[in-house]
Amino acid sequence: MSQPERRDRYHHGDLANALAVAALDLARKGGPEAVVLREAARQVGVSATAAYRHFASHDDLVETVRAHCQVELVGRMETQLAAGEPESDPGRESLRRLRALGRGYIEFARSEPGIFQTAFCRSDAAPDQQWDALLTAPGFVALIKTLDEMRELGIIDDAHRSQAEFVSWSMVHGLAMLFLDGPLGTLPPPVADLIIERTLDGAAAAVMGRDAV
Amino acid sequence: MSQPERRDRYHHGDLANALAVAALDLARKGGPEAVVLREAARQVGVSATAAYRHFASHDDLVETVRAHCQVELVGRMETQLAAGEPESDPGRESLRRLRALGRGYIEFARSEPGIFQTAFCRSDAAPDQQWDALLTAPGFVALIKTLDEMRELGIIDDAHRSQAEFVSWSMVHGLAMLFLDGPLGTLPPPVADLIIERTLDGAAAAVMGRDAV
DNA sequence: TGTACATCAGTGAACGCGCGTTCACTGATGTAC
DNA sequence: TGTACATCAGTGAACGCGCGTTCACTGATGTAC
Repeated sequence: MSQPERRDRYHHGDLANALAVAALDLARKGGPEAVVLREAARQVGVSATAAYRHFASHDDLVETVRAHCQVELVGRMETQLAAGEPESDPGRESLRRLRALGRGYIEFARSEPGIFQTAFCRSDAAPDQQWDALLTAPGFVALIKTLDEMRELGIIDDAHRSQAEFVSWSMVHGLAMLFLDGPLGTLPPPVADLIIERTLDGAAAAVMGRDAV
Repeated sequence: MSQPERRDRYHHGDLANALAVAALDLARKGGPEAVVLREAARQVGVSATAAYRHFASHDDLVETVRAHCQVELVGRMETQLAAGEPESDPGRESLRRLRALGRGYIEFARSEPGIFQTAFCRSDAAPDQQWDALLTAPGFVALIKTLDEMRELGIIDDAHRSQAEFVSWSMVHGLAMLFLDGPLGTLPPPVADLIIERTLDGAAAAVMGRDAV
């Protein structure tokens, strides 16, 4: 029994993936600095050298992990998007989606700080390509689409639409960072929740140039 | 001549300060991870051991550097505050100051990325005390004061005043982070400047619940 | 004013650590004939 | 269907690196009498 579990199989069969999963788990527990090639190999039960059959370098492994982290983040945004009850009014619905995306973003940062930080850590990869996957990911596409819809509905005008994806993104990103590395980390949950709601209000107001409602 | 420059002085006289300055310079050039005790000692021309006469540990040195970084950041905010022409209308003046503080914050992050990142890097210090100095620093006091003024002037109401310092701070902080570690780092300057202005607009709108003007 | 001595503020060598990476290797697998 | 052999996917030992930190030490300074 349990042949696939036995470690006597010399050829692992799926080592690249197993190492990526282990490394992702390290990121989850300790952020980008915890992604240590030797430790990932250790957890899989394989020599550190074996990793070099599947990853060119430590940087290569980190880059793989980062991609996974970005996917996880976007997944949470989509989950929040799908979780709420759609509004019948198109304007209210687009606003609901804007908030849901932001809420998912912040919620993810707070519940998975290690993954979130790894998704945005510095790297030596070509900066041009480093973010392509993220910016074309469903979560961010949904943000852009929502803003475009708001523009079409006349909720926001051309001037406010300009760069609105970065303005709104900055806002939730900053709050996430202040929770993780900044002075907001020690706030009691009710206050934190209030700040989150106020920030989502503010992001909507920033994009629209006026309060929602 | 040049007796104070000669290295034959066995007792340095101001080694604690010299090490702090060297370490701050390391942070300036390479961020928090570049703050290496041995390197700071090297730059001062002293053995690594000597540092332990003045700092309990590497962490202690980093904490000192962080405090300096926070002071530099706040200094830039105040500079921006003083740089602009005051408006005669109190409402417009408070808005001008809100924008100036934000502009100083973002400008500092972009011109001194290493210092900015060190000001907000993780540390093992007691989280309660870690941010006290920052939150009571003139720059942040100015932010709170400005928001209070806007409240008194009736530009913002009680509901919007609540947590407004964190809402507005998050916004500029997030933009700063996306410039440094995120996908905004490679943007051409004109686009970056536009995003900055739109973000300052947005922060004001978020706080006020409506566009300025 | 001189001198004895405690204390201060440095020195250089060394330790242990864990990392990324390389090396020569070997057992397992797949393919040609 | 068997066999020879190339290739694949691992192994374990070792290297060099730079770090924070400790150790026993020593030269310089300041103070009491």
